[in-house]
Amino acid sequence: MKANPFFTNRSTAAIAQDLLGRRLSFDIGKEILSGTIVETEAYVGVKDRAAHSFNGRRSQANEGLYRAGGTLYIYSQRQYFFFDVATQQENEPEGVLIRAIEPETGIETMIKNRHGKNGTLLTNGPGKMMQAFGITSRKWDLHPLQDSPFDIDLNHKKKIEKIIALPRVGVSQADPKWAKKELRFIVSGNPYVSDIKKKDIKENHGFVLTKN
DNA sequence: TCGCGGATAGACT
DNA sequence: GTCTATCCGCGAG
Repeated sequence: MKANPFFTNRSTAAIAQDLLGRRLSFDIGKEILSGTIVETEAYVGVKDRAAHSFNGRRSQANEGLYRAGGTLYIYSQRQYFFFDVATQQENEPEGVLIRAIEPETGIETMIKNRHGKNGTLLTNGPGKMMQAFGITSRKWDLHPLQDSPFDIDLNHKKKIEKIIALPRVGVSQADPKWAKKELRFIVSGNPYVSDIKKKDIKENHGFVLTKN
C-alpha cells in the first residue's frame, strides 16, 4: 500500500502546522475517543540537538523515527507515553509529536482514564493525552497509522484563526540554538494548549466558526 | 496564579 | 550514576 504523501511531501515543520485543527481518534472497540489537535512539535533529524535521533542515534527505543512517514513512534518516558508520527522517507529520522487535543468524543471514558481529572486538565499535555486514551504500553509503536486503532483525519480540518510558533517544551538546554528554535505550534487561544495563560484563552477556542 | 521540587521509569554512559 | 520531548501538589504572593 502506498503511503499517504501527507507525511512526506514538505518540511516536517510545515506538516506539524498542517496537523493542527485535524481530528485524532483512537478506536477502543466499544467507542471512539477523539479530539482536535491543538498543539504539535516538530523534531527535525540528526542535526536537531533536541531530537531523539540527534547525531544519528538509533536503537530499539527510537526506531520509529527512522521509519517511513506515517509510521507511529510511541515511546515512554518516566511513567508516561508519547504519541509521535514519523515524517519524511525511511532513514530520515524526523517526526511530529502530538502534544494536546481538544476532546470531542468519549470524554466520559477519558475522565475515567485520567482518574477523575476534568476539563482542560484532561488532555493539555502529551502524557495526559495518552493517559486519557488509556495507553499503558508501546503496543502500537512502529505500526503504520492506517494499520492501527489510531487515525488522523487528513480530509477535513477546522479553520484556525491564528497559529503561533514557540520554542519546544522541556528540551535539553545544552545547545541553546536548538532549544530556542520555534518548532512548537499551537492554535492560538485554545484552552487545551499546555501551559496557556487564562487571559490568552479565547471564547472561540481559536477556531473560525463555519456555518453549515 | 505563579514557581518550585519530588515522583518515577527507561535508556544510555 | 545521569539525564530526560512530564505531571502534580504545595506554598507564597
